[in-house]
Amino acid sequence: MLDDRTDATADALLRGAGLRVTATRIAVLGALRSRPHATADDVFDTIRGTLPGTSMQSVYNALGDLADAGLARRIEPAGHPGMFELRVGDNHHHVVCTGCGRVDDVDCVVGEAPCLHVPEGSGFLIETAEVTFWGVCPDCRAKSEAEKPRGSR
Amino acid sequence: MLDDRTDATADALLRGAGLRVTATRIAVLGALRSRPHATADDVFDTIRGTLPGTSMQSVYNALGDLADAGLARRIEPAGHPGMFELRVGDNHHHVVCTGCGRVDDVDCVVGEAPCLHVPEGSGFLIETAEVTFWGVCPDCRAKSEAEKPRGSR
DNA sequence: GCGTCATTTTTGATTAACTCAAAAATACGT
DNA sequence: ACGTATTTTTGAGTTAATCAAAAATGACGC
Repeated sequence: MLDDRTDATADALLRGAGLRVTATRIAVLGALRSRPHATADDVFDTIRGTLPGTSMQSVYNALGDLADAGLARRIEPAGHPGMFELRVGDNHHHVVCTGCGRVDDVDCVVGEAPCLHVPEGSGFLIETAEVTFWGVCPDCRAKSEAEKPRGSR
Repeated sequence: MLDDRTDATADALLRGAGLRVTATRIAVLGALRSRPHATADDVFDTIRGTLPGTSMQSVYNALGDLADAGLARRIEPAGHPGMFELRVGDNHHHVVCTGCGRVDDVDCVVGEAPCLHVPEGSGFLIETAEVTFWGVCPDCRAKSEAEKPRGSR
């Protein structure tokens, strides 16, 4: 309602991927646009305001369809529920905060993975390499400093 | 029973880590030794023969305790239940078969991660970097070739 | 615009992989 | 051998997700 253009874009995206254009899918795309690493729950919370009758199951369906169609990617950091992002097709990785679970993107040279020498001799036919960094985000660092400000000047 | 030495080793390991020596923990260590990437379920299946009265919960407890004590490490490839390994303290990574879920180790130079330039400017305080390769294991390659031997000469 | 039909959404049940909690059993220092 | 804290057992509860059938909806031809 803010803007027709976003819906128009979503429409074209879906059509282009051979998916039917439905209110749920447009809303889910919108939710992912506003929060680039969202769980199914996050998405549901975001869209239920504008789409009161929707269900968790529909969100799972839509997210699964988007992922299957290549419009979204599912990531699953250990110990966290799956998250979805719209940034696909480039070779990027993630940092996950061990405190709050926040996920940020980490850029990587597109089409190149200089760091990852594929293991040879294992007999595996390697398809992808996935890198996850684990650390503490700025907010959680600030919080932990505030809690125990001894030792740190 | 095959050998006292393994039990003796387990005993020393546990004691050294400040853990009490119990039948469950010794059995779980043994199971992990025989299958280097085992789920809680795998471990349970392995030890129930020698420890008939044991429970899934005990296995979870023992695995959690071992992991907390640094004797085991928990890994969790996306879409798979958690797995445990005894190889700890070195910087190694994993290949996961997209067909059967089999996990193999991928060596990495100890103490060095030449490939992983930690993202800077993000404000995250990076603690670890985790690399997961996804591919098809030799067995699954053979199987898929046998199933559709057209196109492949 | 209207009907048709496959696709999608809804509704509701079910599962896998854990986690939580209280009672019974066990390990270990003394 | 005893006492106590830890561990195991037993059993219930949770989370994140999947499965399935019925109702609703989108896209196409006319």
